[in-house]
Amino acid sequence: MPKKPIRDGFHLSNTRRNLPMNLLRLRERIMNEFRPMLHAHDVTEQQWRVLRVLQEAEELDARDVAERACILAPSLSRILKTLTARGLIETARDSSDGRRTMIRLSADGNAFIERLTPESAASYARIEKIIGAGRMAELIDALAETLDLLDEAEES
Amino acid sequence: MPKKPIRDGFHLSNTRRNLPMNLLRLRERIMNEFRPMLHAHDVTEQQWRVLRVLQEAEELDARDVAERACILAPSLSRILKTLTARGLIETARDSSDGRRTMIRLSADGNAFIERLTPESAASYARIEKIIGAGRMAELIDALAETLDLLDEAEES
DNA sequence: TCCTGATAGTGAACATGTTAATTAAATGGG
DNA sequence: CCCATTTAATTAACATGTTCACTATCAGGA
Repeated sequence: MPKKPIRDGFHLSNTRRNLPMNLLRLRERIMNEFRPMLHAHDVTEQQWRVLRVLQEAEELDARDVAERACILAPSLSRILKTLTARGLIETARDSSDGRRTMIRLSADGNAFIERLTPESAASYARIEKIIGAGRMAELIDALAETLDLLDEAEES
Repeated sequence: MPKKPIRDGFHLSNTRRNLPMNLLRLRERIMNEFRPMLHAHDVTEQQWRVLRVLQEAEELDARDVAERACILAPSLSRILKTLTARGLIETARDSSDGRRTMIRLSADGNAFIERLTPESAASYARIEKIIGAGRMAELIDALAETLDLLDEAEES
């Protein structure tokens, strides 16, 4: 019999078997591999995510950048200010919709990314070697599929 | 032929197929389910993690709390101050090691957790229903195993 | 015992996370 | 055309993340 019955049948899962907690723990372990490199080049995780998302898309409005880089609007406002001051991105008002801000990498921004790419890719490869390329791909797929399920559920 | 050859064979994975990014995205989606509840009871995610970790362990030193709740020492210092002021936890110096701070839930802290448990468990159940219990368990296992791999690699 | 080095915790400084409030611009009726 | 509603973005306020610096305490060896 259970040593300590829980009322109503409700209980909290052990933090070792908790999905958000494990997502956080794994992410922290992995980012520990990248952080020294980013810090050495004086960019934060979030700034790096913004730059990478922009590299993949030529030009995006702030809303899309926030969505893709997983950054909330207020944070993004500050980050864009920093990156603009640093000359890594350029912003302009959308001519057809005065509310939107269009954002793109500057030449310096592109050069910056290219300069960091080898180091970043090497870190990623190091992790992939530890985890195993197959397992890593499976994990990414599982995460993406789960994300899709949650997105679908949200729409209904 | 590739439209834009990458020097040295190094390249960055697309952010849609990037492990840290997907870990972050999924975690955000899931936490969106919990945040309103936590906010309604005036606790942050991190404070809630600290409380839950303490509930599982009777008493812990600050270092263990930080480790288990995935919170850095400086952040934990501030959080412990807040939770103490709120009367949810109690701290004391370790008699055998003057450097350590021992931490435990207060009676109010225990009551607080029990009050939130049904809501938290219900949110978790809602997510589990969307994802599927089986898939969710697999995902948790995959994350835990990957974490173990990284921990082993770090020791060597 | 003294000294060196390692650990636990805190304070500082700046960047970001989070919610609420605000401004500006666009949209959809009536 | 006007107004109430939405939407995009920013600002504010407070909590946390992150690195560095610093203090206090402990552990081990000369």
